[in-house]
Parts: sequence; structure tokens; C-alpha cells
Amino acid sequence: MSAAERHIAHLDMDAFYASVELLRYPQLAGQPVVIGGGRRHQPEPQPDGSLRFATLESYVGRGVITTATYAARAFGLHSGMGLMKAAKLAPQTVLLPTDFDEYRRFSRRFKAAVAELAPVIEDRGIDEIYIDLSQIEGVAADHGAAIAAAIKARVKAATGLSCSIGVTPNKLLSKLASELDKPDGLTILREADVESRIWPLPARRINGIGPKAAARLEAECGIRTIGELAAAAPHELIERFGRSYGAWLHAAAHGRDERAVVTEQETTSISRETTFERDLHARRDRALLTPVFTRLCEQLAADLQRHQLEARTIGIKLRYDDFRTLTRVQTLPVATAQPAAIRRAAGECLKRAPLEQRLRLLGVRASSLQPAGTPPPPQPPQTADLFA
DNA sequence: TCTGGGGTCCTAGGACCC
DNA sequence: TCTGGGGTCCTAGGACCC
Repeated sequence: MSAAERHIAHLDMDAFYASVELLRYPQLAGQPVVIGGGRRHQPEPQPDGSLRFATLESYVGRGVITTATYAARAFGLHSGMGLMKAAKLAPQTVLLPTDFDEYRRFSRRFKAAVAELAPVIEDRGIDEIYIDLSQIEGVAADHGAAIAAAIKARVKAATGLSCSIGVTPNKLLSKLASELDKPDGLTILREADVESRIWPLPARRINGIGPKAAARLEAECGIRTIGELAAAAPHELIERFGRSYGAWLHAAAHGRDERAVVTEQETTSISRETTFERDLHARRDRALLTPVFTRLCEQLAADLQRHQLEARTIGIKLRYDDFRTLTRVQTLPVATAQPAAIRRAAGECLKRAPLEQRLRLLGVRASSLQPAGTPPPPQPPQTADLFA
């Protein structure tokens, strides 16, 4: 491993789901559009051949925005916001249903396009990747500017979509850099730029500082920006946030990150969950709940089988009407991908959960995964055997 | 009528074993 | 009938991310 400076890119597709939908419905370009909710608001063909799109004002339900176009963001709409709340802010916004199959197709397409130019890619979900450019010839000359521009052009040619790229010496800085010039941005940063370009940003922008940590930093330390975090005494961060997280906060604020670009990652869990249209009572609404529960288990089993995996641990997740979340898991003696075995184990978990309160969500999860057909480890002898 | 669905990683305590 | 330290497995919850 050379000690030479690394060149790591972070590529983020711009408003990905919404941009894919705009390819399908170009007449919506420039309009406020959000993606989200169920399947009930498909565009309806009109007698004159045009399409009639649903708008937020007619939405009823518990869905959230998964992606908003930049025009919709101008109204204050953003991903994660409840659609009912969004409807109050901008009722005329077009609402399109989520079509994950289509987004996955475009995801594969843009990643394949990048791989033609730079094959060392770390998947970070459907719409973003890290790319290690360090081995690309001539990258040091311009710190990755030319190859990043070429990647942007190749993605655009392959998908019709724009993306934003940050290139820096590490993943942490690249993730920050890719956001600095969105949409259709290209930002090159070196370590010497951290003070001027990164330190003014809110600490919350750092990948790994979420709402809780950001609130504590501000309330307990008066820290709002990354620069203020960088100036904090390491031992104080460690006292407040623990040895591991405190030390990481300090390093992150100084733009230090040694993590490698990881090209292969094993799945550690698979889950299925659903939020009910109205809160259900475990006993009184049992007739409604039971088939949903069984179907989640069947879907989970199918997911496992599709991935050729088996699970040793099966768990459930409940969300109560007050949004508290509870989990129960059970580890089985033998791994399974069978719907009946999963249903049985999940049923045992459910017996150990309090069910007085109404539920808004029910989920089933498989973990301790292993390849299908892995021979079971030798079992400890049964009591009966010892005295046989 | 606030708050989806799919993930990862970390912590912490108890059981059990050497 | 005290006193250990370390290791693994399991469970529950929480923070965070896309």
C-alpha cells in the first residue's frame, strides 16, 4: 500500500427518483413534483390523450415524500416529510407513486456506466456510490477533475440523468464535497481546503452526526459548525460522547478518515415491514392482522430464497400508536428460509411482546444469515443422550 | 391524522464456558 | 462458597443512513 494521497470520489444522483419519473413524464419538467405514498395515485389517461396527475391536496394517508424535485424543494418540501403536511404547504404539487423496480433499473445502469471508467466502486444504496480513483492513470495531475467530468458525462449519456460528484482524499470529505455544488456539481477538495470549505458547514452535515448528536453538540457544547467541532478539546468530546464516538467526532471535524472503498459487502439482515392505514389492536383487529403478519413472513421467505440465504435468527418489530418501537428476536437451532418456520418463530416472538396498545407498524426480520445449504454445526448432546 | 421501508453498526447486560 | 479475567453467543434498544 502506497502512502501517496488517495483520490476518492462520492457520486450522488440528483433528486434520483424524481429525475427518473421526469424522464417518463417530460411534461412535468420544472414543476414541483414529489414521489411517495402508495399505488393509488397513478396518472390517469384522459380522453384527449393527455395524462391527469394527482396532486398533494387529494392525498389521504400516512405516506412520506421519498424525493422532491428542486422546484418542490423551493416550497419547503423535502424527503421524509409526511405527505399530509406537504399538502398543506403546497397543495398543487404533483404526486407520483414510487416505482422501485424502475429506479433499480436506472441504478444498475448508472453504476455500470461508472464501472466502465472506474471499476473500484462501493455501493451505498440505490442512488449513490463511492469510487476509488487512486489507481487511474494521471489522476494525480488534476486531483481527479478530468476523470470525474468524464464519469458525469458517461452517466448522463447512459441514463439521461445528472449527478453530483465530490473528489477528495477520503470518503468523509467526498460525501461532503458532492453536496457543495448540487445539482450537476463537480467539486474537488484537498486537505488544505478543509478550513475554508468544510469548517463553515453545520456539524449535522457530517455523515454520522444525526439529529440527536447535533442537538447535543449544540445544547451541551454550543457547537453548531464543523469548525467549532474541530476547535473543541478532544478530551471533552470523549467525556461527553464516549471514547469511540468522541474521538471520531474530533477526527471527522478535521477531515480525517482512513476508511477504504469496500467493493463487496455481505448482507447481514433482510426485513419486511408495513405501516397500517389505521392503528390496529392486536386482539380486536386480529382478523385483519393475522393475514398481514403471515404475508410479511412469506415475503421475507421469498426474499431469502431469492438471495439463496437462510436465517438463524427471526425477529419482529412493532411500532405502537405513540411511535414507540419494540423488537423481539429468536435464534433457531437450524437456519431456515421456509415461510412456515419463519411464521412460527415470528409468532413466538409476538407472544413475548405487550399487545395492549394499538399498533401502527408490524415488521419481520431475518438475521444471522448464511448461504442456503450450509451444514448445521454439531449440536450439543441432548440430556437424554447423556444418560442413554 | 406529523413521522415509509429497507438497511448497518454500536452498546450493554446476562448466560455460559474455560 | 471467595476470588479472576476473557471469550462467545444471545437479546434489546438506539442512532444513523439512503
